[in-house]
Amino acid sequence: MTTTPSAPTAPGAAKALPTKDRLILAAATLFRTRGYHGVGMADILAEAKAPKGSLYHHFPNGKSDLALAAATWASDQMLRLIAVSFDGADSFEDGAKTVCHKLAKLFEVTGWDTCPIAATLFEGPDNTEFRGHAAHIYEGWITEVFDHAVRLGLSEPDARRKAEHLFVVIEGGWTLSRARRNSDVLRNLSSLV
Amino acid sequence: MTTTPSAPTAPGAAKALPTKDRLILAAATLFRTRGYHGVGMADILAEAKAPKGSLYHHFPNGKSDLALAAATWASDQMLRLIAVSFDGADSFEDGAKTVCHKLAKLFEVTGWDTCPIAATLFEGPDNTEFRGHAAHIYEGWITEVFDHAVRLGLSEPDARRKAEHLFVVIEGGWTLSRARRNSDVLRNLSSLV
DNA sequence: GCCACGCTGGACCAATTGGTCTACTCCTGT
DNA sequence: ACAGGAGTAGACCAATTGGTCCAGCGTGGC
Repeated sequence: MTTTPSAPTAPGAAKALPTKDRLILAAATLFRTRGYHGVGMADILAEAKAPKGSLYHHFPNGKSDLALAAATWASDQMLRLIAVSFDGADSFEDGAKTVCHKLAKLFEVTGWDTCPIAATLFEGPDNTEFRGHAAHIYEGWITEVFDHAVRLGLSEPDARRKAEHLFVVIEGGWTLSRARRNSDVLRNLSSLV
Repeated sequence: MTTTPSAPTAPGAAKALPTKDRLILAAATLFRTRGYHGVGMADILAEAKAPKGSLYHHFPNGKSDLALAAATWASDQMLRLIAVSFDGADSFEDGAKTVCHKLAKLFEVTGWDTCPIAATLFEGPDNTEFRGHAAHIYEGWITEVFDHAVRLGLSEPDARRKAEHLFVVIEGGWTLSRARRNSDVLRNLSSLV
């Protein structure tokens, strides 16, 4: 429910960014690693180096607004990753493999703990808005893959099936990689799509 | 950790159970649906109809002890589900399919929201103990499947690969089923193992 | 009978939670 | 020059958090 900061540097939230973006970035980072309820407003404020007044100015509904925005931001990042991976691919398998490799690398670099959406929205207050937003985001990812699959020559039913399958193994791979603290599972996912 | 209550009736926590078991059951149920930080001691106490004194008597380390016990209990339930499914199977695919179907049904009946382990341990305080316990439990599931796979005639490398794959799609299927609030994904998982 | 001990009951506590509110600063348009 | 709104700053608040503590309860052995 906010504009998307255009993929800024990285965690750490350099001061250059406008306050609102720093808040989103900090929230996305913290929610991703500790879950919605695991993060306090104080943590976010500290990480973003912003005062409380600013937060409630930009996000009148407070924590929940921020979570929605953070999830959207994380989703956009994922969509971009998918697009980039499939744009340079000459087969579905090729694209899927690139996605997995990129995710594995990201997992190592940032210490991505789980799917940011699951951590941010599923664990939050289980109102319809959160759940709906999560579902919407997930379908967005699947659709993005689906479109590329069709473009690469797959039949629609095939594309749908494979896109969904890719999503499922990525989500599962995230979990196992996290438990093992090892990106191998994520990286080798491509072999079973 | 603690002893395992022998798979009691169901959520709802009937008063028949001894206090300690009621606490574990309540904790397992609540953590599973709302995540570690999403549940307060007060919620657990209310659900288990137990006073605070009892909780800290049985679980001196409080919430974290309880979470570990709840995770163990949930894991045992899962192990039993795997065992039952594969015991009556005459091929790996058959057993895997049964596991998926049983999980789908469980998902509908209890409103299982995610993997109970992920909800309970990953979202908790990210100390080594929690993470280690989660990893241990997951490997236990995979090993259980692996053993059945070997018994059913698969080569060890094959068995290992397939067991891990089953785990991955189940975890991913849980996530997507939850987002869609629809058990279809979980149920049809078997087709892609 | 009665003691000891596992367990229950709940009052109590400091710390933290998410959120409100108001005073202020700074920039922009006129 | 100055009005006005966007954004910043942080004091403040009620409610909740996880946790402590101890007085009782009931039931087992002796």
